[in-house]
Amino acid sequence: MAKKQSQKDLTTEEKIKEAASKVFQKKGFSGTRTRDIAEEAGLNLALINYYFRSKQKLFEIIMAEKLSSFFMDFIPLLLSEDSSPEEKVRLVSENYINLLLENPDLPVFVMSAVHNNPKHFANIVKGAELIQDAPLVAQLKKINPNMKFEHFFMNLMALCIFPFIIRPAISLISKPIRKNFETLMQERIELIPMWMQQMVKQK
Amino acid sequence: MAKKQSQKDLTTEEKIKEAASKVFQKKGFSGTRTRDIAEEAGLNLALINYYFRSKQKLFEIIMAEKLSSFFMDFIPLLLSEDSSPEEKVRLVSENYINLLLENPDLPVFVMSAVHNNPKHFANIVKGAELIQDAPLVAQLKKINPNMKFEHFFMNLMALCIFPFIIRPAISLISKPIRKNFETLMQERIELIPMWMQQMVKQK
DNA sequence: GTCTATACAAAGATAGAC
DNA sequence: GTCTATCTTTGTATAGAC
Repeated sequence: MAKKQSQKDLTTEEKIKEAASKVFQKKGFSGTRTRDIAEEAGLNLALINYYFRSKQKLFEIIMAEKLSSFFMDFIPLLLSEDSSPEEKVRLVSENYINLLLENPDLPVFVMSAVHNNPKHFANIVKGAELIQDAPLVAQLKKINPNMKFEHFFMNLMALCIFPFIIRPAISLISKPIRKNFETLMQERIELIPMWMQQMVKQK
Repeated sequence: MAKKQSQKDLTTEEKIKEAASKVFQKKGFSGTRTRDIAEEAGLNLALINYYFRSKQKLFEIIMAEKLSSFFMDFIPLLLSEDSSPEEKVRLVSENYINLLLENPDLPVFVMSAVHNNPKHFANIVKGAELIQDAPLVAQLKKINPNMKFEHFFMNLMALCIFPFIIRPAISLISKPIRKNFETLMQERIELIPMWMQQMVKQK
């Protein structure tokens, strides 16, 4: 009944996805050979084509899953009734930045995949519609009736995620600024809620 | 003497770069076949290999150029002595957003290229070092001695660029929010300077 | 020095045996 | 469901015409 199985006792299909996810994230789409995935999974090359129609399809399936959890995870946080806007923003920043610190390549990986195939965003639209009626929107409107919540959400995401996208640059520059990337992001966990609060109050 | 030539009177090398830039932006690196580029340029396939060593090299050269102008263009704006921080931020937002509205795929294109090959950022480091000593930093410190300028620059970039990265999602969602992407970005040209000003004042 | 035609090799996809 | 052998596409290299 349970699809979850212990370590080595995975379906062939799951083994492929596991291996593919690993190799894709390390080498990108074009850098990955289906032969690499087969080897990583300890399986025959042809099985990849048997279970998934093509390298592209396999990639898209993995993307859709990653993307889904990537955006969906924070929707419950925003939907909560009994926390203040400040608390919600703080929760989102903290959870996201910590999640991304553990998977720093995820944003670029996901974003470029989506760019090549926007339909991956299909699931996300539902999430966006949920947010429209979230208590948070009402709470924000109460603080500032002019608040434009589409900018609010976009800015919150931007401030959390964008640094990971330009991380290669930050690492290069981090010598002059004498701070490593992780430290910078830890600071932002504290700073983002404050910035967001200012934004809401304004105008 | 002038390397710039009119329309159809381009060097073979320039024709290839022109065509490649177009096709790469449309189809991404792996989606582009060297044969597509040759066809787009109206040239023989082998010329790509003759002028540039490989598809990869050609891609990197185009990337380096795009990236360079992408980040370098706004450094002079920040270096100016005789404008206020507010004016500088306003100029950067306006110029960038308008530039990107004309090349909306550029950010994802550049970002994923850089992600695959961080050395493309080499030129940018120089720019970052220039910024360290920019009058703007002094101006900001005067307003708020605690201002962390690395966050300031990162936030300014994030607020301008990030929306373009998630543009496919915004387009899907734009039905519920009844605004198209361009309108949203025009609003941001006005809003970003205000948000940034709040950030500087705070703490 | 430029360009055309063609050959070659790597890698994704598939047919068919088991 | 899995594997072997094969086909096809595509990046790369070369030989030779102009």
